[in-house]
Amino acid sequence: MIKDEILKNLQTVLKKLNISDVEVALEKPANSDFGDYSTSVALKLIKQLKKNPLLIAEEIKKNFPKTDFIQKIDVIKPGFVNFWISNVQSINRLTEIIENKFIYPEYHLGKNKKLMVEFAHPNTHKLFHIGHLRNISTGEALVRIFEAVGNKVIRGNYEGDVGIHIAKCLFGIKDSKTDIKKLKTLQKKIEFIGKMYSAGTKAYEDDEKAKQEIIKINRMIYDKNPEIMTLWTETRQWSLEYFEENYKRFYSHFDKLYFESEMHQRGLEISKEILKKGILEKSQGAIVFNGKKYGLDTRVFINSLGFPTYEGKELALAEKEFSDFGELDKIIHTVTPEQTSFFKVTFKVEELIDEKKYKNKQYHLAYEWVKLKAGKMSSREGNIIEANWLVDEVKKKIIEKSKCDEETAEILAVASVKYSFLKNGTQTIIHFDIDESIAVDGNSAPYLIYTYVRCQSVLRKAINYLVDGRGIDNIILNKDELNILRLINQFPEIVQQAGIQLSPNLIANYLYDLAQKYNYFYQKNKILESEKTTKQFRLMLTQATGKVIKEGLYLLGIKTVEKM
RNA sequence: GCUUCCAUAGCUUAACGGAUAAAGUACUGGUCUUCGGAACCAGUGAUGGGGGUUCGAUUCCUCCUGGGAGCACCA
Repeated sequence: MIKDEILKNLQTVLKKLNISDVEVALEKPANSDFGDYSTSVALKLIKQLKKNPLLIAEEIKKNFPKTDFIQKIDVIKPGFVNFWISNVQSINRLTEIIENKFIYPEYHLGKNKKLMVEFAHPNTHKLFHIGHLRNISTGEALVRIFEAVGNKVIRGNYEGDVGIHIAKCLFGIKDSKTDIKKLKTLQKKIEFIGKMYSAGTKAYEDDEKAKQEIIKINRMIYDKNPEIMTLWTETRQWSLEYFEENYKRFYSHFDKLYFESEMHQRGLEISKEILKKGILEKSQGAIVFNGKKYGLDTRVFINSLGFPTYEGKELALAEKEFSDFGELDKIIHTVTPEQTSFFKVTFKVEELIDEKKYKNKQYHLAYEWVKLKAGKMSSREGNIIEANWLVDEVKKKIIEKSKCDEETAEILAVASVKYSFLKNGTQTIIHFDIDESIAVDGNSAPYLIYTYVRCQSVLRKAINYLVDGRGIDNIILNKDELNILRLINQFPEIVQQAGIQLSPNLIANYLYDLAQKYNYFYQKNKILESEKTTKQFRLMLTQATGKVIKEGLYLLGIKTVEKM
């Protein structure tokens, strides 16, 4: 990496000037007039050296070793030192990318180079809504990014298949006396359990007798009572098939599905074991973790009826996740922020159980909600936006707008929706409005894909033209070309940053920037009708832009099309 | 009450402590007899308030105001 080279040289220079104890960082200046990389180290040294920062910067410049990858070094205003990468170096990188060599700097979370991203976690008997879609988009992107920077990544998914919400649904079914054998298509089945869940929820609130019955059903599910198991197993299976369809539609899959129903027994055992060890304690008939001594909340692990809570079951889950795939560096839990307290507590308890095994090995990535502008999404009020429904709506919008074929529209629709989530930071609450939120103009997936398609179209017309970087080292680049070249060179570092910061949106923003710069360049400069060497170089830029867009979108879990 | 997250242009969002705070959208006006107009250009418009740290603060600390979320037997 060129960046590392510059840093290394900078350190050497500082050592030579007898300066230590200062943080050296390289930045990518937002304004391209300030070079490819920039350092403010001279400014940071003002106090230590009691000198004019411009003089310090000049010293650094003077002592910086002559290398072939630096074209020039500038010292600017308060005391920035700006580095300009040589064209030869940049064009080499361009050639690599054209040959499909994406070389990313490595980033690991531990010596095993192996981690699990746990995401999706829908609950059976419920709809897969746009919140799940944001989750799956984020999780899948993180998986691909971590793979790119040199990790083995396991996709984990913890699905809730027990609990009161399911009892409500099953009560609804029993109460409706529907013959479920008559439901033939998966679509019908899913719609049916959705309705039954609403009915059960309503009954739970309005009818005390129904409420007691639901509580009984809930217990029967935990006890694996055969009387309810047939219905539970059947309807659960519907949900699982429905989820699989969703995963497939959104280009994801899982190495391992964990189920809450499987964690019940072991969760109980572990909780009881650690009660003896004094990690948990009895309180008002329940078994709890007293978080006060650690500045955490107190939370229940076994309730007063003797059932493990979500917390209790989490202990069993952690045990399984950390043993199923050998030693992991980290498990990243992609879960909404309301669970922050829950994770702080369970992480602490796990650490107390086995410090070596669990301490600092888990991270709660608190990605935010998708909220409706009109109000909160809640199944009780029946204003849940189903992921499939939304994508279908966007698909219609796309077909109406462009008259493209079904297959293309599907890819563009999925791309639009996923991208509209991913371009935001994970911590941003998305205020969703069906008419405005899924953009197909501006900063949107179709814009990026359009740019990709445009690149491909130009390349198709450039027949009989070998794209090769050799022999054009001395070309003088205009500003438009330089902007693109520079961005393309930055791509691997951006991907690494996205991993370090757990922020797929860095890649999204980068791609948008690249597409904008390319379109601007395209508008102002002729490609196919320019002079030979220029033409060759511009075709290289075009090809590399296309490849980077495609690769970047791949890392975001988004497909491209060749024509649209 | 305690904990935690958030506050940037009319709206939706960007910005590793750095240089002129960046886009989309909306609005106004323009470009092209096209290598794909789902394009490009120009204009209008923003860091909630007060202190502090720093050569430098949207970013870090503190207080205030206003929102979201969590705080024992739900998941």
